[in-house]
Amino acid sequence: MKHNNQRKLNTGISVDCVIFGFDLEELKVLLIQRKTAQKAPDSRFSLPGDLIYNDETLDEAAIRVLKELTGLENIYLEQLGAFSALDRLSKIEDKIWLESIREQPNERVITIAYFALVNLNSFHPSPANFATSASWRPIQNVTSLAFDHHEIFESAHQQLKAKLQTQPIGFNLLPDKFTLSQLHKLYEAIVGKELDKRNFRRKMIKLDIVKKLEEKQVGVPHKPSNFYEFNQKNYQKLLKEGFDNFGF
Amino acid sequence: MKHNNQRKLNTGISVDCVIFGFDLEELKVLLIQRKTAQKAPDSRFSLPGDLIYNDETLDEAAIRVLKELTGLENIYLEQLGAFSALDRLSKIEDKIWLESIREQPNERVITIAYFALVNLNSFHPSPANFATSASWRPIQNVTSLAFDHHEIFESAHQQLKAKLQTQPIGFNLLPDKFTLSQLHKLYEAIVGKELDKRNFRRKMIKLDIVKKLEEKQVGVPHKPSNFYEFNQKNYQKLLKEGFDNFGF
DNA sequence: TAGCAAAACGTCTTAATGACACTTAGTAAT
DNA sequence: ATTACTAAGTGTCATTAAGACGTTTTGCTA
Repeated sequence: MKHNNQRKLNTGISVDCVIFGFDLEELKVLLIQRKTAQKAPDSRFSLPGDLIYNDETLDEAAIRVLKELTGLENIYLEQLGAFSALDRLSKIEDKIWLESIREQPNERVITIAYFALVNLNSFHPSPANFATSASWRPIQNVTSLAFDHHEIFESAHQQLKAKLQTQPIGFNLLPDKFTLSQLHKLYEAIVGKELDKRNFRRKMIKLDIVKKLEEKQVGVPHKPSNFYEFNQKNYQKLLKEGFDNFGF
Repeated sequence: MKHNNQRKLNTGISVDCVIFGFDLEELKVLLIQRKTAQKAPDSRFSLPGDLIYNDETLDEAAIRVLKELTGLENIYLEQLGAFSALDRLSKIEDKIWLESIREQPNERVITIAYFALVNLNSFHPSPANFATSASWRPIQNVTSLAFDHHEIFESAHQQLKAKLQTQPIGFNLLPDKFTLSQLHKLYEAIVGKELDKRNFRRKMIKLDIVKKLEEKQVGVPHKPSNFYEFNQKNYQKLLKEGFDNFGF
């Protein structure tokens, strides 16, 4: 990553981002891969993150990390919380790696985790940073990660699940035009269980946060699905009112 | 506060606690008062907090602050999030005060906020630290606070409201034995609106998180209220199942 | 033109919510 | 002792939401 030399790093505080994406089939996370090969099967993957600068807020730092890595801006981003275990950087494999990238590899760093939701289809990896070192991994395949990143990832996944029950944030993972089947599949992927198709549709339509478009799928070898778009206006209204009953 | 000289402070990270209490009438917050008198009507109040040590986690730091201030342990405590605005310590009145308590008053500090729920009745202020400098303030009276503490307070209040909708955390604010009227009053105080008495009772009883005791109020000039206790076991079960429908 | 595959659609039963008013148990005052 | 006062405690009905379940439709393909 390109660091501006004028700016002063805060060597005790970092941000890490759990970036979720949905490819209309599976829920995925964006992980970066260490340059040096490691023996442990999955520990070479980690969440994208960076130390913060002293002239930026945590939100700004997270936005910067996201931009540098994916080239995306204006994506859904929310603070998850701070992680401060004393041994969070002290796994032996991690230390070796840290020594190659940090000036003070033994300094204590607490990290503030963020979770982000991106629409995988509107996503064009920025070749320089991304293609070589980062990749989308199905969430089922995420077992162990570097540092305390697995704990952070699990915490993010849980929060995503919980939040979906009360707020329609799932739309951030879909393209502007989508079918109800895709939305359905997304919800099933996140909550991790089957949801009745008809009841799901009824609920979404009653909540009035989707608008039916005069456009259908073409070229599919079955009855084409209607496209819908997200109803921003009603969503905002629901956000304010708190919509208690959004559960399944 | 007594600082052990052996330990090394992390001068860039602090914790601040929003401690809620309920005196069976009103919802209150524990605020500390600066030693030096200030002209601004309320800005002399701030949230209890402290820089962290490098050999403690954030949770441990928050527990320490709480213990030092209130003498209480084992109270409900949850991380709220990190606050990192660049100007969060730069109000002029705050700077003067900071200079009197910090070695590097101009260093950037990000703070991790916690919110805590305590039962005001089982609360015995530790005379040394508490009585002189801290006091319970009704939440309506909390207008401006030092630093960015008002923002933190509001965020905590909002989270308390939101969380109450989906988890019965309110019990942490009540004594072991309480009446349904007290519980009712507490909920009204937190969500800030009237709740129908009968519907409220029905819901609590159906959720099966309260257990009726064979004990009544005595000495009240009206029909005495029955005491209840919190049903830990069912609460844990509900926590796991996620209990979608806890709204009003 | 027959077959295929996923989309679209409705009903019924059960459970939860919200609105609403009177009776009861104890204290305090006369 | 009777009366008055105060907050506690209780039930029903109408409306709305949830959960379970199978058949028809549309467009493509062979």
